[in-house]
Amino acid sequence: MRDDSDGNELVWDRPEPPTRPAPTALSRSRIVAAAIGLADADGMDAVSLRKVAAALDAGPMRLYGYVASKDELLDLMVDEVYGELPPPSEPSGEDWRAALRSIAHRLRDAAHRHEWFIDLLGGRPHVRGPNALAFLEESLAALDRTADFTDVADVMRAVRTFTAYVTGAIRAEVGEARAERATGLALAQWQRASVPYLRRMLATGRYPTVEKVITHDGEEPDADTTFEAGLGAVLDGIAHAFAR
Amino acid sequence: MRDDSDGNELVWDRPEPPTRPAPTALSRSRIVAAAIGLADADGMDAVSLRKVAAALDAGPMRLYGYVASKDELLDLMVDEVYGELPPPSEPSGEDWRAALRSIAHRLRDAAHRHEWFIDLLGGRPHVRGPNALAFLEESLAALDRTADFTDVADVMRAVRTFTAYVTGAIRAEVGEARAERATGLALAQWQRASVPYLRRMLATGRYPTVEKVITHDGEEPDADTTFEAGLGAVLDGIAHAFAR
DNA sequence: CTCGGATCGATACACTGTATCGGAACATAC
DNA sequence: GTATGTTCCGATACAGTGTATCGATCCGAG
Repeated sequence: MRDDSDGNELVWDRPEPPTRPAPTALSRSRIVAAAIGLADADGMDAVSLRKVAAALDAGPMRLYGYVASKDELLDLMVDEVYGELPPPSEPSGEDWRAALRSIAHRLRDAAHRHEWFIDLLGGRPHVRGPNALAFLEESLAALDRTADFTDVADVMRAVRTFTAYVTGAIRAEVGEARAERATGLALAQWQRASVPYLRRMLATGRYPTVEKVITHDGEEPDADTTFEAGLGAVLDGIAHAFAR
Repeated sequence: MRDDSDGNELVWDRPEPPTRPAPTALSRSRIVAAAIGLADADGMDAVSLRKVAAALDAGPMRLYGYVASKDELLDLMVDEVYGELPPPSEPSGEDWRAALRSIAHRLRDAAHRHEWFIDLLGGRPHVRGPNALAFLEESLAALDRTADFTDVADVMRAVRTFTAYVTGAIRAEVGEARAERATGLALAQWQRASVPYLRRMLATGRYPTVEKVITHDGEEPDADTTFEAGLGAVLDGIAHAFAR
């Protein structure tokens, strides 16, 4: 038995096996890339060890040489997406709001490119890979380097609040996008109360405010501006509550 | 073929089958209750149609008379939790912050009682059952009835922002709780950088701010006050951005 | 009492993640 | 070059999943 006395060993603790002259050269990153490809194309349900292996012309068990379990593969996928995020465009110095805005948008863009990403984020015990750590570092540093934030505890609180909003909002967006795609009905159509179930519910009179909001006219703001509006509000709140 | 021309039929569209003199009387709510019991006790992985059925002394296929698919069962579980939420303690009138705070805490309490709840929230196409609708109604009404909010579009924006934060924060909390339970390490121990993986990462020097935050001393605020602090900030932001 | 139609649930199927372990492929020793 | 020791690959197997199918069964109508 190998020394696995550290019960909390992480993926990133183990080296890849040496690239021996295998049938076809495999690697952790090729496996992760294949898995991401499948997830992007056909959703998370399409990511099974068998399918990932098949995409690499390998038997299912081949993968266990590089990855200890499916959960570990999922962790690696998440960290890979963090790694894809473009670096901050320019050191934004004292303007922490601009920095956080940039961070939020880069994460959101990635989450839209990989819709499964947001599902995996909070679900598993959430171990922080190197790229996720780098992402956290960027968020923390954006505040810590400014004169507005002098207490590290406040920096932490601010980043937690920020992250909670961003992930929550992205999740809601992605959920709505999926619902639209699944039902074929844009939210606008729900709004006109054309869905029989919803109409019947509203007819009970138990949801007057929902009805009012849903049937009010005025063009729907798109997802971008909705996200932006909420983000602005949250940054305002953070400024008031935690800064200076 | 029955009339299912409405391709978007929901669970709540179909009546329960009449309670015929079956071996043991089954019902949608008994099934949902059993599923929730399993999920609470042993996590979401323990919720399989076979196990739920077994808990009710029935064969797996019995359930399909009451529920069209497992996904539908999950939808019903979610709505059931919404239904468990205690009603607002008192009509809080003009004080929308108090109302939203109350809503947030009731949801958070429920999510802690049923840790699986938050996982299911954003995942599926997220169809709104009667109880979820009632919850949405309460949130919207809390703002709409005040003088601070005159534009329904602002009410909508405010509620979306609020919900995004609350769900995101709960998800983060639950994820941390799970991680603690899985690794046996409280966050405090991570903070002392006692985990070898983390220590090695920090030793690279690439995460100076993370290191600073993690190793600073000062007692950890508990989850309650962290949630509350973030919530306060977000409500502040909402007041500034969308109210009056 | 007989028959027709509805309904229930045992069986079956395709698929999942992963433990096991026979055998092949490699490195070493002579 | 051969024999031996060792490692590691991956085919097979297993227990579990969600659900389609359809024969057996039971109920009510005539």
